[in-house]
Amino acid sequence: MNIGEASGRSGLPAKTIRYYEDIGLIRPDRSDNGYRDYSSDDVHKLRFLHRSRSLGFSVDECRQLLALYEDKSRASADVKEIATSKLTEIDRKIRELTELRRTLEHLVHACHGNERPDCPILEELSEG
Amino acid sequence: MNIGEASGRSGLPAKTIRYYEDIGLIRPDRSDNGYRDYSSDDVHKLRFLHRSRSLGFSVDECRQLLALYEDKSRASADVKEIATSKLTEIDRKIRELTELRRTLEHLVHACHGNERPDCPILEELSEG
DNA sequence: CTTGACCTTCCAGCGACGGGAAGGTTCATA
DNA sequence: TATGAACCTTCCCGTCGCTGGAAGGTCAAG
Repeated sequence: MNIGEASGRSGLPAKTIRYYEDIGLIRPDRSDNGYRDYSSDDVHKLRFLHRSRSLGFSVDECRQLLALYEDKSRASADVKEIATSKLTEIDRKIRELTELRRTLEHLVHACHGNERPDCPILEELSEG
Repeated sequence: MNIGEASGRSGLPAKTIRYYEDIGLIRPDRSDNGYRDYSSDDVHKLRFLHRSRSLGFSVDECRQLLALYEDKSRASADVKEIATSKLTEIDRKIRELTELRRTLEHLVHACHGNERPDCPILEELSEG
């Protein structure tokens, strides 16, 4: 099938699919007219990539996951390790954002938000 | 003072300070030798930028905040609006990450993480 | 007089695409 | 059969917020 259909079936934009080919993630056949020709297995991998990306894995992590996926003799521990370290990373991000949120909410709360120029937010940014 | 000292006092790398000048955020004087020459007011603004950035504001939002900071007749409501919309955005990010975290944790929990090849994580990525 | 720590400009790259130009292919319709 | 739309191709540039490095100028100390 052409890239448009592969895009429709995988949920990935055609641009992204071409990009994934550029960086060596997936290599479809070519038809005689030069068009990319995707098999249903290719689409399967594209969906795998789509899902992995949306779960927060970097493209490089997706590359590892895909390699493990294709390696029928892999140990599940190898996959779990990647996922676990991703989980730790997500936890860290959530903590950082929560801390940031607290500070910002404190500032927003302190600011009158009226027509007068005095503003605790700017004061804090200026002095903090 | 030279850029090195401004860097030390503001906490921003010299590279970043030059970049901020490139994009028109802050324009220091120049000494006769062509070196940038920062006033203590400049350093104040650099610290303002540093703090705003670390609070999650984009460079463009920082530009707005800095303009408001320098406009002595601004209304605090204008600042509050920027901060509030940032807060909303942060909330959204936290929600997304939390959702993602839940899914990922579920997967990690389901995976044995042993030497055998069967792996619920890959299965889910493949089918989800 | 040299060394080393500064400073300058410019150019390139990161991640993960997206936009758009310029052109080839295919298919349906007038 | 012509033509126009809807595909497809490659290529290059732009995004955001820096960061690294090369090539070279300046300055203070020994």
